[in-house]
Amino acid sequence: MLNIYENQAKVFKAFCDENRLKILEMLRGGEKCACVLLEQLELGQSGLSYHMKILVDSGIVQSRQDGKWTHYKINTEGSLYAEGLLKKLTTPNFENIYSNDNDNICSD
Amino acid sequence: MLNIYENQAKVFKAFCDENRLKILEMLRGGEKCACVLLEQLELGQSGLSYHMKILVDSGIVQSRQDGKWTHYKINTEGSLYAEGLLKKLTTPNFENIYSNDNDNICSD
DNA sequence: GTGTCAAATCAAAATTTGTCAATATGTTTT
DNA sequence: AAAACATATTGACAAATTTTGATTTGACAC
Repeated sequence: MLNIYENQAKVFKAFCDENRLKILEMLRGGEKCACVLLEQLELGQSGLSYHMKILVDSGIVQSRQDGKWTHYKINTEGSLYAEGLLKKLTTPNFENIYSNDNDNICSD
Repeated sequence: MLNIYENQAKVFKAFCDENRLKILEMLRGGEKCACVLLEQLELGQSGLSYHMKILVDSGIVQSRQDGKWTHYKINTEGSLYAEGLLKKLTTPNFENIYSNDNDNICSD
């Protein structure tokens, strides 16, 4: 069980690694099977599997099993969630406990 | 000089660490000086400085020097840029070189 | 069943990131 | 100029992440 900050961080981990950004770029062109991703990246099979797990766990990517192949695509729902979360995390909230409207102004 | 993927990753690093998420949460309540952030976090002075540098470099936070104090606040422009970038990175683009409309379908 | 192939898991090594203590820099005060 | 204070930088270490190779699991074909 992860705390709230760890759960939020997990979403953005998808975008914090060069290989994962390359994978997302490829998936923007449509669903791809692991074999196709593998041949475009300078990564071994287990390395790709490692990154795909992080992408799926972040909610940004969705996987579909088809016999012995796994196909991946961008998860629209998860992406919208990430977008909303990013907006929330950067939007002023003068109701929160750290609001300057309460009494947290640096006294100097 | 960073490549395009490293530059994109840099933006989202702001959201990938528990302490940085806590700092952003505090800054949502308005501009804070480092001394105020420091007393709320379980971090030493140099640790806070380390994270503030990452936040500023990501474009999500803006700093303002006032004598010997440094004040930090959320950078609206940088936040909107991050939001747009996230949207771009997760939006289908059938014009790109990996588009299935060209010829990258897994042949199996 | 056995053999083959795709992908996941595991364990070890390599790399990166985060923390801490000490020191340096820059500003204000005296 | 010297002292005091806030923050930045540095280097050493610890912890987390990423890479790699070997092994395992699961699906299909024979």
